[in-house]
Amino acid sequence: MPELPDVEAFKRYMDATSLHKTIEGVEVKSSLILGNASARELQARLTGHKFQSTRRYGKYLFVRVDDGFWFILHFGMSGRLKYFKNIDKDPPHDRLLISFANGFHLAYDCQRKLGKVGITEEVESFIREKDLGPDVLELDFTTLKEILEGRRGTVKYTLMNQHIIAGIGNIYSDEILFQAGVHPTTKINKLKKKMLKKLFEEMKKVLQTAIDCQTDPEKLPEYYLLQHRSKGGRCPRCHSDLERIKVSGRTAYYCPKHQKKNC
DNA sequence: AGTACCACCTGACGGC
DNA sequence: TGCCGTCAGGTGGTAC
Repeated sequence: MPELPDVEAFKRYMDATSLHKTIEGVEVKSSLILGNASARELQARLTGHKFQSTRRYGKYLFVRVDDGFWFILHFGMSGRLKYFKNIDKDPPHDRLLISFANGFHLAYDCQRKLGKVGITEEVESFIREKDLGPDVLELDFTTLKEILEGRRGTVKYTLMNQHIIAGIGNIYSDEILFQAGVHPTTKINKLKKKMLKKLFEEMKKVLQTAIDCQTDPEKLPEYYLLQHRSKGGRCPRCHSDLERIKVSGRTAYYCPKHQKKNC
């Protein structure tokens, strides 16, 4: 599930549950989710310390540890967090279990094990190493035009490429393109200036709306594509059958009536 | 340099 | 019921 709005929700969840509590135990249940730190290293550096604050950048969540470094969480396709007391409530795909001195636990649950946890001394250096583009919510239009200079891939590929812009994935790229009225395979360098501006505005608007709705599809506006984004789905505006195609290896849904190539 | 494709994992679902 | 292919909200490596 995790794209920017989901990770933002995880950030708020951590803020509300897991800060300022002494970490008593760290149990790595699957080594596949280890990024740049070993299980031993995570245990050694976290145990006895407290989480202080959090920061989100793109789809990454950084948690400040009182010892002066950052614990990194990335959620892959299926990652999520759960804070609970009774160990019987441990979620089914718990891959990393952090236990606090207050008797509560925080589980990093990741069914497909495509997510990664790690450590970094500085958030900025991690972002540089990963070569992440600017976070969508911090992006301004001038910068967007600069970073798109020389690009000629499809607009959907461009939105989803974390090296270009950080935070947008498959689902929200479809939503942004639907709201902007752009066909997913439109080449980014063929977009008219006015439409690029519209696309820029929708990036922010769609993600902010999803954050405000706590990513609950039920709470999203009724004219959003997201709730209809499945086989047999219809356009929420004109009830046309949605089209389903592959764009750079991912499934794209769009309304053939509202989303045109030459705009 | 920029883009496309496959592999990495697990589990759910539909068809035979 | 069992088996098989397909698909899933991500990313890294590699091939063009």
